[in-house]
Amino acid sequence: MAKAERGPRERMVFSAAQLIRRDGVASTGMREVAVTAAAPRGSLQHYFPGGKTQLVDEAVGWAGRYAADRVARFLASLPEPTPSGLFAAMVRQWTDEYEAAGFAGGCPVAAATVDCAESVPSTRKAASAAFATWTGAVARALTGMGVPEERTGALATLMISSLEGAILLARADQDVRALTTVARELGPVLDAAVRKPDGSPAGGHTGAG
Amino acid sequence: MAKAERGPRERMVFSAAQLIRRDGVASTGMREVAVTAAAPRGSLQHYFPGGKTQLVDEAVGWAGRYAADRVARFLASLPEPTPSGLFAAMVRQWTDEYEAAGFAGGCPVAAATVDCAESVPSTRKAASAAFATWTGAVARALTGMGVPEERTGALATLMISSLEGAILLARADQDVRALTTVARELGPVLDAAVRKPDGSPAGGHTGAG
DNA sequence: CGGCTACTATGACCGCTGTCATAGCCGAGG
DNA sequence: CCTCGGCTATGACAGCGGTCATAGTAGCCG
Repeated sequence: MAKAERGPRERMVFSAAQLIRRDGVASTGMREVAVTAAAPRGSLQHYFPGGKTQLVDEAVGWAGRYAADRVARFLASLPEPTPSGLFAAMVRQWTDEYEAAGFAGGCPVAAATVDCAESVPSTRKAASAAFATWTGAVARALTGMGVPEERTGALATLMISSLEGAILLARADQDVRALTTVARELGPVLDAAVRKPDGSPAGGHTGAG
Repeated sequence: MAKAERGPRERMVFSAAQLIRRDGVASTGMREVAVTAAAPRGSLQHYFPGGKTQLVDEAVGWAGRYAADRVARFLASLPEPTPSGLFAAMVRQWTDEYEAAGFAGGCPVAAATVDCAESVPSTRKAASAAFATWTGAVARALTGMGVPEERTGALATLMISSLEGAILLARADQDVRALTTVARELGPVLDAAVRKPDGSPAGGHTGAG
């Protein structure tokens, strides 16, 4: 989890995301965020006059951008990009973390959704935007791999849904099996959507009605 | 959400599950549970001497059994059971609720996982058990539809992961699109795993290493 | 009637939360 | 020197959380 360590403000947003990932939004205290970020408590109300809501919203937005960046990075690192390869890389990020550092954290956007979707409208919107950012990045990546445009959105949604759900299962079970399972099962399905050079129909419906 | 309304104890567990579904574990107060269940506050410490943890754990367990029961019920209600039909029914339960009553609630087991996986070991185990109960019911249903035994577990995991993730997306977006998308995309994949009467290989790997 | 058990009913306690208010530091600018 | 603004630093406050302690009720048994 390399970070630039720039200003105290960024550190606080980052720390908030980390704590939310672990304990959920409600159980994450402002004081705790300040301590974790090695930032003075007084800076909280200085940088986030909107209070906890603003801090959480920014943490969620940060997480969305971070996830989208990772997708771009995966794409660049894959020698021969395929949908299954991208999905495997996304999943591997989680299995690697869980095997190296334990099952302490989940997805902060998921946590914000669970804790705030009904009670804090702005956070719900922030979560929706974060998911959209992430899904958009995945969909663009799929387009670049030859997946027909009318399929990229649906497949990106499928990938992220499966990943998010598998993260939940893995964390509950303290076992990465759910993650490896969805990667293995979905891989061939995703690759089947790639438009073949011979112009074959590219398995799956192309936009059912 | 028909319920038997039996004893006050059951009502409290049920109400706890409902509130956790909506606001998460941390934001759900014991007093609130008692009020919602129309139960006396004093009964909380009488029936749940283990405190909030015990109540939450039981609510999670209840949710797991409820989900498994639903799977069995779906199975009985489908004239010609297919994996895609089962998955569509599971998804439809959520789209129906969201369209009828709004996006107020998610899955209580997911909420418990997000809020307590790291901080409350017993709740994490309860969530794991609930997912296992649910996954087991789905896997058994798939077996009854002719899916090879060595595939049912993985497919059940895939179904539940996708469903849970899609619930998150739907709630964040306040739009059932994610749910309908995963149902549409996964349907054919699931049906392809059914062992055909002619003994064809039943698409997909049969148990990779 | 007394005694016992199951359950109900309140009130108090302590800890923690987010937020507000106030005051202090400190470099820049005049 | 003083002033000002960005930032820091604490302290206090009101509210709510779960939990404990205690007392009350209802019903059954003898």
